[in-house]
Amino acid sequence: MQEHESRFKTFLKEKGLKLTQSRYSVLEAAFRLHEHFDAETLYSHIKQSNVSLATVYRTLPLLLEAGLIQLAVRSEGRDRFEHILGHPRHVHWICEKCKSVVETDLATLLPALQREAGDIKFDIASITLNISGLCWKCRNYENESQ
Amino acid sequence: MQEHESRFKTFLKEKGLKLTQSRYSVLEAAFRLHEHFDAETLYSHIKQSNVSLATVYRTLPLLLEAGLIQLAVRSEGRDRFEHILGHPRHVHWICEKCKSVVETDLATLLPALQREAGDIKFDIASITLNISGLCWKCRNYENESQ
DNA sequence: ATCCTTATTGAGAATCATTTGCACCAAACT
DNA sequence: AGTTTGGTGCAAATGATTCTCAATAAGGAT
Repeated sequence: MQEHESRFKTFLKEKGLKLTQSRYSVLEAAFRLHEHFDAETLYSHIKQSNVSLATVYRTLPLLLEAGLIQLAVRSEGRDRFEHILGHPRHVHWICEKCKSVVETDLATLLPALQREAGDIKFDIASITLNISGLCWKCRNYENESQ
Repeated sequence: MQEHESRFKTFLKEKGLKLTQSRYSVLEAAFRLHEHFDAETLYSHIKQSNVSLATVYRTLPLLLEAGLIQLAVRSEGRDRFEHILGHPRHVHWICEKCKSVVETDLATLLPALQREAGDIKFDIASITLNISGLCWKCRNYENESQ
């Protein structure tokens, strides 16, 4: 059994919740997708197995609480998630113009954050470091067009 | 004239937009409030001056684009903003249990981020570093109750 | 294996933050 | 002052997310 599966199973048992087919489908899809996904996208990948969109919405918070996924960005009115097992945590560089998202590693910043977490006695579940601005393409384009 | 006012004025002129009374009210309220605010809250602070909620919603993206405010967190289905002039950028420590938000300084992390921005030629407009987890109170409470 | 209790589900309706259309104003430039 | 062009309020529309509820399926106990 893969790590995400056993983790989810344990998490559900601890909470007295059941591991249903639908929840399993959502979990698998979340880990099959290797880009950011929103509820609708995830749904489109599993609707052939009769999972309803409502259930997708109901399962996402569970995966979140289990520390299996995290909110990557919110854009165009939708929440976009990403799974976070085996993935080094990363920084999202979000271009305000073309909406592109580039990722870089967060590793170099982690020690400082963990030190700070210790100071204020905070238990870190997930880290979201999003930086908005202009990517190099859009930046060049802006200069040209003046 | 305060910096946020002159900045907004310049921004609008560059875009061929007008500085109206309504926009001015929204701007002022955003800088008068010293906690996170959502559209509705900001609106409640200026509705005596006949600004409509729709205009608040229309002005917020302008302030965002002008680099005067940034999205602080999204919680309970609403976007919450904060102004970012004269304010050192900061980290938000969001407790998943009690929803409290504690802020700490981002200064120590900035150099590393700016170096990285240079590498990928990214023009930083705003930085959002949100960390979810459990604050010390809720963490203690969880341990006790087991 | 079958029963039984309780959580879960699909479907569609309901919510509610945010956006939009439109007819009437008001900046800002001449 | 006049004109152009954007801006505004209001109300209706949109669309992501949540909820209701009757029907179903886990999973522990027998």
